[in-house]
Amino acid sequence: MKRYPVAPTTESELLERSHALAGLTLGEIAESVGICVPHESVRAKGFAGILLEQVLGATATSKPEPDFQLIGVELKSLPINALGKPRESTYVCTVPLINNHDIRWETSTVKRKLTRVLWVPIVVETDAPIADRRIAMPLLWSASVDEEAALRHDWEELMDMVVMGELNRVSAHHGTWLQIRPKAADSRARGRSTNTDGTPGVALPRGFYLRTSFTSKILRQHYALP
DNA sequence: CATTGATCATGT
DNA sequence: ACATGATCAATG
Repeated sequence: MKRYPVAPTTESELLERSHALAGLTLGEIAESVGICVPHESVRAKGFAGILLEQVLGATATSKPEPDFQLIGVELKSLPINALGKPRESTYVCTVPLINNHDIRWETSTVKRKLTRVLWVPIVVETDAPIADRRIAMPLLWSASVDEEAALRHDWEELMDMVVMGELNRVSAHHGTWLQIRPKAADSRARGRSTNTDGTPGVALPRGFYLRTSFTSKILRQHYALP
């Protein structure tokens, strides 16, 4: 294992680097770059994703842009069970709660992030040490025409409600593939929002998430899983 | 047991 | 406060 401090300049370079990780455990990868793996899983949320960013040379850390800015590719780690089924939904980006009247799907952060994604599946066994989680075969992916249309439909439906100031009526039940859920330190967190009458207000920050049914479909299509 | 709502860590 | 990286844990 080698660390790549330099951002990949082509997709194939990124794919090559990611393929070199397949079969390795998080412990092995972390050791190769001199990082300690957390022992408590509750304290390890996000650990795998950040480790992969480091090792693969991502540059857009903590920015509302694809991780690999140079080539427009978003990196997503994807926890799966032994059968290849995703265990969790996938966070995409924050939901804009203010100045959102003019936004369109074409220029949305959701679309920019999901245009090109490097999925890195990680086999997560319950009650096994985090260091033992093993990288499966990464997949460089784009939404098909149908998939993008479906995502766009969800996004427009959800954002229509948000723009109308009906955020309080939006729950994780809405959306076929894309959903809106809380994205905050805790349920008391508040950020700026816009009320129904257009006046400034505050609300619990939200994020867009991809349902496991969507990511599961991706893996089934590309890897011929049950 | 799948899903929703809550939560943890870190950088700007 | 807001953005990133996500997973936990209560609930139906």
